[in-house]
Amino acid sequence: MGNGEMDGSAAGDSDIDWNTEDELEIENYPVSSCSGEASSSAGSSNTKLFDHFVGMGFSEKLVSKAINENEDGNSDVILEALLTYAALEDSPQEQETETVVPNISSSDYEENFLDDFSDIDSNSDSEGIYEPASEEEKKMMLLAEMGYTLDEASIAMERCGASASVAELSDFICAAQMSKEADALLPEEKPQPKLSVEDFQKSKKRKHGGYESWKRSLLTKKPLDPDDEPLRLPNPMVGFGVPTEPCQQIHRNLPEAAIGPPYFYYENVALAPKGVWDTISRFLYDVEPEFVDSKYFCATARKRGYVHNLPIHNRFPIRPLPPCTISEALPLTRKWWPSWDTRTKLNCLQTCIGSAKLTERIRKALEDYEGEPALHVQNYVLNECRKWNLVWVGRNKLAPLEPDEVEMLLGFPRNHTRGGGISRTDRYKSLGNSFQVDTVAYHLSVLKELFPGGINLLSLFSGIGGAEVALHRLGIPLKNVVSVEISEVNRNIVRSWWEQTNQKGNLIDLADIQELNGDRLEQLINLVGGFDLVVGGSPCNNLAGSNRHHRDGLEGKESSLFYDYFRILDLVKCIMSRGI
DNA sequence: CCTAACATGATGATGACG
DNA sequence: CGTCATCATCATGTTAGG
Repeated sequence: MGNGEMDGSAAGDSDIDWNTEDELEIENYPVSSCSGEASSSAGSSNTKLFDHFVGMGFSEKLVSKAINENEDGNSDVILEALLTYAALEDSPQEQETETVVPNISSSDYEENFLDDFSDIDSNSDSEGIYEPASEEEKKMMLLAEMGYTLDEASIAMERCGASASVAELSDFICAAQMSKEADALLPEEKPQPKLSVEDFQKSKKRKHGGYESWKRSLLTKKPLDPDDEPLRLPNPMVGFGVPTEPCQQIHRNLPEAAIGPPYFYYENVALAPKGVWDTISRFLYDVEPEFVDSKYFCATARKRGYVHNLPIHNRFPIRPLPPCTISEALPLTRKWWPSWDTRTKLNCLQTCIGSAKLTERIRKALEDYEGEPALHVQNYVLNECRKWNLVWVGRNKLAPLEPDEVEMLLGFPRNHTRGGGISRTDRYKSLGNSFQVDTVAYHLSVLKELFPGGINLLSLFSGIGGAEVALHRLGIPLKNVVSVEISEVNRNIVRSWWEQTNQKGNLIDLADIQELNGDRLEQLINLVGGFDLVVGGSPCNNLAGSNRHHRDGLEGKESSLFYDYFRILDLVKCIMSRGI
């Protein structure tokens, strides 16, 4: 029950009523259900799973194969395997039971997701590859795609009835999470953790009307509602304000459904294909994205969109302020910088760098001239310079940035990504995929006075820890950090930074975001006492303009992981809205 | 010799803006 | 309609290590 005016005029200490900083020490906190239900009854759980998948229409053969080969996997992993098998066995041979597989790939997520609930007839199946499954199966698949476990989904189906909408089902699961949470904390009051429609009704009353109506609108609105103005990028791209240009707007009204806890902060490339940011915004509680170019914070451009529910008044940058021009950031280039190269800022730092061959070609082209080169040569050189972020390192000599220069430009400590078995290529890649620390820190700075005792952070797609570094440099203590990052190289970088900066808190790192289901999240929330901030920048490679091959939009293979950010954020919201 | 890891070079399209 | 920017992928060559 937030008070709806989180951006009120006062400085904030008494202004928020949902700060969870009342210190819950880990030592004192009951670590419930750690070794209990999850691992104890593996046998019965397997039979249950078996029946469950067979009930969904998969053949017994496939199901047992999938379960055996994924013994330690959860139901989502097994479902994934089943879908793979079914796809491979598409050739009709040994399917005794007619296995109707609703082949909802993640790339079809949104269409199906929305088609299913829009009032218009689903004239879908333009491809006509798969037969439409039964309504029940279809809902089941959608819930699975939304990230709920099949256990959760089937219980919800049982209790709510087959005619329940997916919106209702999803809310029921949320209610179940909350109810479970209550049981864990108050075992004497509710000895039977039975899920009932009653729980659902109760939770509904507890919840904000704003959340309910938002969820409804999410489920019924079409992807590109012609009534809505498509999002426009601001020019200049300064978001809700940057340190140099004094803040125009000091107040904004967040949709009620967006108000925390927890605070959340989501990031991705600003120049995504059409409609992507509309979708992202719609899923993240209709919060208007803040588009910011990091060129207002440092010597390199970085056009990014940020969706967050943070206050936007009293922001401050980290000190010392970083160099803001190329010549300040890279003084040694000053001597060789020709007057006709008028760049003062670098373009976006990417994951690849210019080749040696290219700089050689440029050198030869320039050597034909004594003084200023011809205009067409200048244009050619400048073009390549802008494309590859080349800098002048000698007479007629251009060079790509060194990894440690990229580190510095992005606001990371020197050698942050260096050593420990990390290749040069990996460094460029990890850095290119990272936050610009000063920019993110400016947005997160408002947390300092809200959480003087430090924060618990859930960091999804952490990369090399841009958010962690930002918070640390702001002087915000990190109490517990749960970090999810697929790349081992990156996890090592964050771990080693954590140790080298003598962090007092705990760093828990996970590799696979799929592992973070409702149960695991509940465990973690119990363990740390709730998350104050959920940050994440989900993969952009299917959105980025540089991608020649697979710029598939938000439904692309990697970029669709955005939906996992939403799933987890929504789960955290649900679990924590029950109160701690 | 083989393999795996690494480095290099070639490869447009989309969308905003003026 | 031109100018500009853009958290990249793929095939192939090269090197290090067994």
